[in-house]
Amino acid sequence: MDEALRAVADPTRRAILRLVRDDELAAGVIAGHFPSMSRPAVSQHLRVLTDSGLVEVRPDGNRRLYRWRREGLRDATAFLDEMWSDRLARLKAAAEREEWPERTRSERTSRRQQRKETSK
Amino acid sequence: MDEALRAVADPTRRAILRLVRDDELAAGVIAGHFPSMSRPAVSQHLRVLTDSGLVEVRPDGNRRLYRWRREGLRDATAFLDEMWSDRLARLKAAAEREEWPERTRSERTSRRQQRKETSK
DNA sequence: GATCTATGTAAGATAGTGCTTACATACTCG
DNA sequence: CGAGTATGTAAGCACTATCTTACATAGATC
Repeated sequence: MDEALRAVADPTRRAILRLVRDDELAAGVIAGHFPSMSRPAVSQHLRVLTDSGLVEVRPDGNRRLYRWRREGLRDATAFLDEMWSDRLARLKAAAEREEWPERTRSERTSRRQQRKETSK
Repeated sequence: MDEALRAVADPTRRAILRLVRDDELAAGVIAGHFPSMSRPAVSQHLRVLTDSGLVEVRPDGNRRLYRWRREGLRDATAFLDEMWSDRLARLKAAAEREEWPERTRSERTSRRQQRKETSK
């Protein structure tokens, strides 16, 4: 997951991902979209994307066709979902699992340590 | 956006974000959650998170209280949403904006250049 | 005001990224 | 087979990240 997020933190790689989101494109075609950068540089970005599981490759004769691999973004998406999910939903989900959310412990702890200003 | 994604690519920083998602915590309290790491290291992570807009700080007497800043994850979330949105939705959205999706141009181009095998 | 507590910053070691150019590999086609 | 085409890899360089330890600063407290 760290790898996927790190990979996606680069604008060139995000652009590549958009390119191969719906279409299967050859490395050269992809490189053609980045005239300001050498072809090997793009090739290396493709390697990062492959290694982090964000794209998959398929040989096609002379060429190598790249395509987005959905599974690669699951964990990253899950993290963001977790961040956005509202507190109530998190508590509810935890209750349904019959466990107590990790966060709650620190809640109690911090409340004890906090001063007047921090209790909104 | 690059900064936010890069910041979130680090597991320590993700853990910090989860800690300050709902609660406002002092730097020391946060550092206390990472016994394997020196306090300055955590402080530096907090700086990265602040600089990338993912958290906001508030002085409270002696301490500094950190809290998640929602706005900081908007762009990153938007990118993932874009990736997950289905092709049809993208085409429709583009049509409503009376424009032609950027992707479509490369579709035509690549189709011309592709061979038999690539036309699934 | 002296001292304690909470926190940030500086300096430096080590490792990792992202380019570039030069080179290697391998399929294709006449 | 031999030239051409598509693509990856190696080496090297500048820059950036992430730790650590030592130090600086500032509010709190007695």
